Amino acid sequence: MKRWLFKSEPNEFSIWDLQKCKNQTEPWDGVRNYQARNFMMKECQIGDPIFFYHSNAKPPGIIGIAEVASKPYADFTQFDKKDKHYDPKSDPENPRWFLVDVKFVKEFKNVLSLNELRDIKSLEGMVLLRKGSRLSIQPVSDKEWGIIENLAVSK
DNA sequence: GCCAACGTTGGC
DNA sequence: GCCAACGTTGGC
Repeated sequence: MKRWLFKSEPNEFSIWDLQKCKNQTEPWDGVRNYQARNFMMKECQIGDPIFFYHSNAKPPGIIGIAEVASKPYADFTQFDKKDKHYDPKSDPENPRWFLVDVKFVKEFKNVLSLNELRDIKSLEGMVLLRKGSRLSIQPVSDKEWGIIENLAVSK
């Protein structure tokens, strides 16, 4: 089992939106970055825990927990001409973009802001906190997960 | 709204 | 295969 952090802009799709979805589950569509895609396509397993991160939020930070809820399958938005993630170069016989479904688990009482996370010495080196890091799907180590979860509980 | 950092595209 | 131009992400 691996652990993850998924980023989303709350004005696009927030953890509260996920909570309101049918079965509190929704496809994580729209990822158009190969590294992020590869994580979903090749490494995500059903049941893997996910930190739900709100980017472009006030403040940006980890807001709760979700989990991987499906095997990878082709992202349907790549074939939808009206979708803003439409990709004319993707061949339906050999789709370029994949996704997994994500299920709501819980919301933290308080968001753990990016600033707070940066202040924690033991989280140095976390992908999220690396300079220039903008990967929207990233692995989280067991150690990092533990530190952050404890923080969320104690806050 | 700005802009730094990064990713992608496409001409050569 | 290089790299300039362009597009995107995401904090501030």
